[in-house]
Amino acid sequence: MRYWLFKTEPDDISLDDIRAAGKKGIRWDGIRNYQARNFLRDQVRKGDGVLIYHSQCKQVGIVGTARTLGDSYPDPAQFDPQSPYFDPKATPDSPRWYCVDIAFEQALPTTISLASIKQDPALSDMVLVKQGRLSVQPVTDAEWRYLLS
DNA sequence: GCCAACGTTGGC
DNA sequence: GCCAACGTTGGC
Repeated sequence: MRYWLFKTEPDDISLDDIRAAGKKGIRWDGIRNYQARNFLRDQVRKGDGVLIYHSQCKQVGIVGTARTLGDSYPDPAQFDPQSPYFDPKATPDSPRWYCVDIAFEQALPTTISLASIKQDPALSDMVLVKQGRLSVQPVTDAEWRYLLS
């Protein structure tokens, strides 16, 4: 059981969209960054906890949590020529990109802003603080508990 | 098997 | 919309 932080642009998929999908959840796909892919492919498994983070918007920060519904699996969009996520170099025998299904768990009463996370000494080791531009990243047990308390 | 070039990301 | 950081790619 691991914990993660997933970034999303709310104009694309927001926490409300995840909530609206209900128990069957939504497919978290379209990840086309290798570092994020590696975490997704190698370590994201059923039942992991996910912090949902809104990026590229007015209020950047953590807005809620979700839960993975299964292990990660090859992203079908990479094989679909009609999809914007199509990758001609990917084959079913040798998939390049991965995705996972997640379901809404809770909305936080207030957004935990990136600015406040950066200011908090207890969170100074978060990947979010130490490395930007990573849309799937690990969160420690301690960070998870601290952020949700 | 080195390493420059590339594509993606995301705060500002 | 700039541009810095990252992992991968591919020519040599």
